[in-house]
Amino acid sequence: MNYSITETSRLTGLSKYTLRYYEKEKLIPKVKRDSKGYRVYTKQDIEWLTFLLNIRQTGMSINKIKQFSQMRFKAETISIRRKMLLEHKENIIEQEKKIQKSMAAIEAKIARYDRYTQLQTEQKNVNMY
Amino acid sequence: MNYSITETSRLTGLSKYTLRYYEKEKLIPKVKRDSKGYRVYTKQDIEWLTFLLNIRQTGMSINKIKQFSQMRFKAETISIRRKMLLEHKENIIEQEKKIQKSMAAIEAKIARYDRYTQLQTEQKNVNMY
DNA sequence: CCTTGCGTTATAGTGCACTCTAAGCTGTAT
DNA sequence: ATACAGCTTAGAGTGCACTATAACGCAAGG
Repeated sequence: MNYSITETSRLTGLSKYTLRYYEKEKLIPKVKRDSKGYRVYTKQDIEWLTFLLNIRQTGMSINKIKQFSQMRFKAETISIRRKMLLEHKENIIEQEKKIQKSMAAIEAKIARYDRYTQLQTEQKNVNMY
Repeated sequence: MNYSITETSRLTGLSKYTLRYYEKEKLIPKVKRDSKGYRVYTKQDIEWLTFLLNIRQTGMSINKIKQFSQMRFKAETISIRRKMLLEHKENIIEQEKKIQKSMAAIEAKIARYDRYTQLQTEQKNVNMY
């Protein structure tokens, strides 16, 4: 149920540096400590980090995530948090469009390369006979 | 058929600064100049920039784009360029997966918010009667 | 006792992708 | 003549998100 920083790093894929950085930047609440002063991450911490990772990896800035995270335990902020997530969803949809465009452009270029290569090969074959 | 830096900026959405930067970094070949020494972008320049923008916006690094661009006029590099594009395509597919995960996580959270808000509203209604 | 391993902190450094500044040039308009 | 618009350059500066360093603490094992 509880995890050291090394375990948490392994579980989330975030480096230890990043875990400490996120805490300092208040993306996660102050993590509990053991008798040695070592960080002890709870299941809920892991879950929160996992959620943050999702929105981080799709481009929400540290600053926005910070704002979002700071509202976490205030029920009256739900509508703001909701709005932020909807806004991010819009960004994600934009990203998806860019991905589609990029995919098409890449495939067109590869097709061009292949046509060219095919031509060269045929040319060689002609020369052979 | 030919465009000033301002027009090119408007056409591509890249700032003038970025256009000069991309040229300095060799993402595009040296742009032609007019009698005043001003840049003159051709239709082909615009097309190349548009393609670069596609792969840039889906996260290919300036450095990779530079490598790719430098091979542009060497027929014998086609297979390398092809490989680079396929690799980028893989990255894009990974991004898409992250987007799907993030989308699901956001929707789940919004659903949670809505359930909570709904509960609060019902509570109020109970108190009213 | 001391080395090893695992953590702690504050603070500095890195890499990336721009973005801006300062000083200068050229041709047209007032 | 001079002001203005639009460009040029080299090089400095910015913001972001980490990433690393240095110096230290603690406790278990040889």
